[in-house]
Amino acid sequence: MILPGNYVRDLLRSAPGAAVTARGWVKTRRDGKNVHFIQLNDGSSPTDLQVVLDEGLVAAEVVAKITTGACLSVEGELVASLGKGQAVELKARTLTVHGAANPEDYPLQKKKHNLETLRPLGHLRARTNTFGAVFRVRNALARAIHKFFQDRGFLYVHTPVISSSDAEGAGSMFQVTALDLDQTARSGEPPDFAQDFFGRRTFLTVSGQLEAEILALAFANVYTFGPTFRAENSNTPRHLAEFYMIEPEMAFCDLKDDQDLAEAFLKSLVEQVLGDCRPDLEFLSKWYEPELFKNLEVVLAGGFERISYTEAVALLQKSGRSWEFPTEWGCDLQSEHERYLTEELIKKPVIVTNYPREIKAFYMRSNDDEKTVAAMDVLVPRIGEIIGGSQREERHDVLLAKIREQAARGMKEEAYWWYLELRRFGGVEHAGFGMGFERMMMYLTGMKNIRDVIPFPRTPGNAEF
RNA sequence: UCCUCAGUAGCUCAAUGGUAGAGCAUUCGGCUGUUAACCGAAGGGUUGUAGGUUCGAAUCCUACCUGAGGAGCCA
Repeated sequence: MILPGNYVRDLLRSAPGAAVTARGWVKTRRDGKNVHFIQLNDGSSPTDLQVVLDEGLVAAEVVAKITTGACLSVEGELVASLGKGQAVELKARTLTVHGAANPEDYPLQKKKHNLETLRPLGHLRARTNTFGAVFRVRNALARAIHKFFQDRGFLYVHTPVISSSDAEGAGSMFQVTALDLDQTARSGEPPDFAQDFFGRRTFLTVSGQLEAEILALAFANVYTFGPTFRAENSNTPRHLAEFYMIEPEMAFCDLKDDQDLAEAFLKSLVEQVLGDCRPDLEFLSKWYEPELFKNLEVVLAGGFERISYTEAVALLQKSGRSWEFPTEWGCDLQSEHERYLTEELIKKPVIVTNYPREIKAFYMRSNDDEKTVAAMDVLVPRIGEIIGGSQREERHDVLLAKIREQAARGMKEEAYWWYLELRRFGGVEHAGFGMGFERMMMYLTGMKNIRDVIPFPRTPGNAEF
């Protein structure tokens, strides 16, 4: 294996004179009269290591196998480069081809491919410069998230992937079953979920929030960071059927604290990734989003704009624009509205709060006006909603009344017995939010399609890799 | 799921009813401490699939498949 200090990233920063072994995959080879140049990369760096191989050092049949995509080990000496473009290069002493990649068949060429062309090549696209940069940012973002919360004393908690709560209509769910569906179909009878593995109907989780509340009422500040599933037939550049979500949940926390945390969170993530991945971001900015750094600096620059839903609607009404969808108090904000607010009118992240209770989930805390709930959405340019959160209803009687209101829509009071009991035993005001990890990735990398910020995207009709 | 657009060589694209082409990639040859290397040549196609219109279809029509963008749902 490659040991610390021996990644291509490390070798590129090493002083000439060291005897080293580099391992990786060939980006391209150029031939001189007496010498071959090999661009080698192990995924650790946006810059390749240039390997210099003297003519005759290895047999011609071996040189012929050093083609784009081939896997090599090269042992030799780091030397100051004679050419431009790199400080050091590796002068090969021995070279081993582990796996050739027949250039007649290998689908990747050394020049630029479309992202759409690469999508069906899920097994190879990670070797490209673009996906190298994107997935290094992904790693740095995950680390930044943990660091932010760990530094604040939050407990990292794990909520179940298999869930029995058919959570408040947060989208269609994937059903999980161990029943023999062929047999069920043949029998002509409806499936008996009492006979299923868990003795009840179960689904893949659409949110760990309700369980996170349990843990927040024991550890005060907690966060989840795990996979989440939506079976919606969504075909957009912003939706996945399987994605990662971060859900902090805080006791002794109201909507104001919730907003403060969300803002500090986004700023910290941008700051950390800018610090950790600048060369990767420069690559992505150059090829995909010239405004990338400008967009990121807007997050750091000043406070986020904070407006109420009521103010937002008023702003939309006096914008002088004709909207495809109505902008009346009580209607949900549409994509076009959110985009106008954050991209055109305010031109920076916006937190919209206190939405009408009818358009928000049952667990959000009712405000004193009885018309709105203590909800917040954080909108950022280009992405739209990146965070959604709320202060939770901690008053047992109010929550129970809301659940009963929704009984007509199929909400079962019994299923929420434990959620209600949390309000009877040591309840306290608490709040939290959810951030889509891949949405944040899109913002940080400038990628326009969410399928290009996750190694193996799950979308309707796509689960190949 | 709805609306719009697209599908031609491995890749990026041209050809608008009349002989399917270019650049890159690939192969071969040449040149060169090269770095999106360069120069020359060659191979490479059932134009997404199935029908239809026409003397003749990549091109027009219908259905389907696949992809992209927009909408809804949301993170």
